[in-house]
Amino acid sequence: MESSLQRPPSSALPSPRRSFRPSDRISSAQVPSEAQGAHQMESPVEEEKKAAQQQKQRYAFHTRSHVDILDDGYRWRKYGQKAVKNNKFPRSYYRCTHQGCSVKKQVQRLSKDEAIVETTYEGVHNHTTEKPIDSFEQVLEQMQMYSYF
DNA sequence: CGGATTTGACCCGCGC
DNA sequence: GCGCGGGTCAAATCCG
Repeated sequence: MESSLQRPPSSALPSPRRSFRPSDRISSAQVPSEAQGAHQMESPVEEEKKAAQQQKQRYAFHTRSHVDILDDGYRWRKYGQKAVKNNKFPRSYYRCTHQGCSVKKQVQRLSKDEAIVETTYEGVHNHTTEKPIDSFEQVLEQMQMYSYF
C-alpha cells in the first residue's frame, strides 16, 4: 500500500524503539505467568521430530502478475518484510491465519522482471480451500503457475 | 472493536 | 570467533 500514507510522521515517537524492550520475549518462555498449573511442561525430548520438520513441503510457483497479493483461497496475514541482497525488491512473508494451520507463504518479486512474482508455499493447510473462484481469470492465473519442488 | 498491516529490532545459522 | 543474511516476533497503527 505504498499508494497512501497510512503512517504519517506523527509527532512523537512513544519512545526510542532502540531500547524499547518490554521483556525481549522473555527468555525462555512464552508462558511466564502460567506456571501455576504446572502441567507437564514437556517430555524429555523428541529427537525424532527432527525428521518431521524436514518433512515440510515447499512448493514454489512463478506467477506473472503485478500484484503480490495472489489470493489462492486462503487468508494470509503478513508477518514481515525484508529485502534480499540478490533482489532489489523486498520480500514479503505471509502466514495462514488459521488455528493449527501454520502454512507459510513467501512472495518475492524478481528484480529482473518486475512482472514476475515468485510465490513459495511452505506446508499444507489443515482446512479445505473454501474460496469461491468465480473469476475465470483467477483460474487461469493459477494454471499459469508452474515449477514446483 | 477487531483484525490486518506496518516497521523496527532481535535472533539464529552459516560462512569466512 | 565474529559478521552477514535471512527470518521471525512483537508493539503500534489503521481500516472496515
